[in-house]
Amino acid sequence: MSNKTVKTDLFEQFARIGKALASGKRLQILEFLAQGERNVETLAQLTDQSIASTSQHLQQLRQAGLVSASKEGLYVFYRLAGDSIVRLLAALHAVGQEHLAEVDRLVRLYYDSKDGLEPVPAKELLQRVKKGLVTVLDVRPPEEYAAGHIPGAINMPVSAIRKRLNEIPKGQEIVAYCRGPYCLMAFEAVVELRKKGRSARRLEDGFPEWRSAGLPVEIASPAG
Amino acid sequence: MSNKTVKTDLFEQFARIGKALASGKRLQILEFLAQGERNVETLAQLTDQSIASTSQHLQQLRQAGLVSASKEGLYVFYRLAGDSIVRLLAALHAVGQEHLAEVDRLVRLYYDSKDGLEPVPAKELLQRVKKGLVTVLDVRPPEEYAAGHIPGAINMPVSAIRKRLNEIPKGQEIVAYCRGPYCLMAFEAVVELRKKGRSARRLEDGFPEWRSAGLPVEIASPAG
DNA sequence: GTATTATTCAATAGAGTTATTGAATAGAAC
DNA sequence: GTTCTATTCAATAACTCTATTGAATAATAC
Repeated sequence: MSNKTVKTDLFEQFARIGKALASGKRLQILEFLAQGERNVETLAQLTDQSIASTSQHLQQLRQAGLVSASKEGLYVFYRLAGDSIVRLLAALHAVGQEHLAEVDRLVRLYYDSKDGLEPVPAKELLQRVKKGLVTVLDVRPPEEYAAGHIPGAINMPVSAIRKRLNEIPKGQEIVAYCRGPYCLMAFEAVVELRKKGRSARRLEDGFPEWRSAGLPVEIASPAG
Repeated sequence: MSNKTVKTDLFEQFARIGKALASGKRLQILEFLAQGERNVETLAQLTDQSIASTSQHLQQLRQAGLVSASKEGLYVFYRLAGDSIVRLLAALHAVGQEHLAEVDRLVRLYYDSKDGLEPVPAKELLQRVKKGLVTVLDVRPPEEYAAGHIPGAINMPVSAIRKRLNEIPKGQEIVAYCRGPYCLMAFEAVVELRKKGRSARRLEDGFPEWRSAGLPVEIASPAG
């Protein structure tokens, strides 16, 4: 094998990873796996496609080395193959935000108050949580919350905010977060809370980035 | 447009970037552009493909927001559209190294002395350069060296090492670098220098990562 | 103006990717 | 052992991507 062939092969190997990232459905799968492990059927529901298609996408992700799988009982659970993959997704997000005008347009499509939705950086939130100055709201589904969340966060999916508003202390700012900077649930929560007259912003990133940055994580639910 | 559609569209936008990364040729182009701007013909030669193919790949990269172009005189020069793209490529490299066993195999295929080729981290090199303890060798082509290099580095492509060995001080360790962690020229330089009895290692990353990290860069050639 | 040059466009054939369908597999439950 | 279930495999048709060729464009040089 010549040196030129080695080089070509090397870039083809990296292109395998690029190919794995070249489908919206697969990126959705990766985003969900960044929360924790999932089986095929759950992923199929979450990404709104057939089980067979989901399985094939997962095979591709596995061949590219992005996810790993293990069978536990009746289910095959998939998870991200390492922390470097969270960083790759974050880099992809960063490039998208910076260079695809379309991305910004879509994010803001239904959330028009541009300056009013300025996100809170993770470090700022951490300081204010320590001082008890802020109520943190985790708007992900309960099972994702149970698998790990920001310490002291209250778990309340967007659909429950209307009924359970009284559980959120008044007079303090609320910071909502979900799965990542492009998970739309935190946007919705902020809009909903503002309708109710509360002061709310969203966390700049989501839980996977928080955990990946080595910030503190709580596993058991204290105020469930 | 429903909320679900917004989400799907959003991930499709990110997938556009993934698609741009899904070809070995395009990754090679990006790697060369990380050195500095290039015209179409040069890139075609460097990546060993026709000009028309190169042009089409560049159009795709441009649509994905990864490269920008401007016409200067008779030539159209392409360049990376921002620093976030260098970071994306670095994240891709990191994932590849961690999870694609094939990548490691290829990198080591012709450079077998595994432990002997431990790379030097950028920070360590910077400290030792300041103290004058090390000779830095830039093995890229002269035009890339001219566009910017590590301060004090001697420019010497691999093919020239044999003839110009006397320009390299004896008794000091040599650290070679080129275009990035997967640019093979630095590996070759180390092998060549060791054959000649010199103590040589390669820089962990390459010049684009060095510049991207905000480390000092020299533009004019002092010891050319 | 005409020739030259760098780049892009257009058309095409071949290769690869996607979603869908239904069958196959491999464990677990009984 | 038989049934059940989650997942994977296989075959297909629609679609997209790639490399190639040669023509079109647009700016420069003369």
